[in-house]
Amino acid sequence: MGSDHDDISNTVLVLGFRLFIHAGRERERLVSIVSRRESGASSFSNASVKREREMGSEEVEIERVWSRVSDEDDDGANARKKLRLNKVQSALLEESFKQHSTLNPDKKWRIILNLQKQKQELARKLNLRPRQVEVWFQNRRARTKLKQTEVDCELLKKCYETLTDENRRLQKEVQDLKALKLAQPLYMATLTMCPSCERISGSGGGDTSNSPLTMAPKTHFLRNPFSNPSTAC
DNA sequence: GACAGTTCCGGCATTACATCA
DNA sequence: GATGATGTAATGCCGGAACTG
Repeated sequence: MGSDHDDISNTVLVLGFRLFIHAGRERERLVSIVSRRESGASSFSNASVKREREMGSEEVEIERVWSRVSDEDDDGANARKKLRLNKVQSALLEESFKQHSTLNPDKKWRIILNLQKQKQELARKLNLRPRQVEVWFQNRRARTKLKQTEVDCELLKKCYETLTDENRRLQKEVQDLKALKLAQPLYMATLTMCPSCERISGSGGGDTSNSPLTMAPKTHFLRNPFSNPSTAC
């Protein structure tokens, strides 16, 4: 009774309880640590313990988590206070985001350099908690993606309008053609159709001026698209 | 080498709060 | 001052990657 170990365990248990109420994600981590302490780490892999030691002691970790929780408790009740980043903080985060939209693009690099260095550094500069930096980056990526989606949407809309116009034009062309066919059945016999785009063109040789079937008013249909690269599809 | 367990992080949907018209 | 719209910080959950035994 009253040993250092017990005191620490009790403290950690209290922290664990508060965390259960407030700290969502961090809750899992602290509870894990508490469990580890209570079980003498026997239920955890040596690898985890080893990594923990490399990153820093459990006390340091708990201290870090606790600082977050206590920050959240500054105003007493369980209120979810929402801070507003000031201009300097936003600017620095934006600047950092421009360089890397993710805090640690390369996971191997991250592990080698002892985890979250970048995030910690930013947090320190901005006087924020690392978790806040992390959240800001997540939300920023979401905003970027949303904006890009809006741009893409606009693009598709314009594309749709263009295609609709083209479709309307082609429909009219077909109607004109049908009308022409009814008026001059023989004329159609000399028309050819592009196999890929199904546009109608004049008779094979390109020069239709000598053809007895040439119809001056409908020059659009008489032009042979296959002899003109700019109009061929 | 395959596999299970652990840890961490990013993506995403959602909530909650602050600000403004 | 009340209210709805908007912006965004924060939360919770899930899946994937990396690592270890």
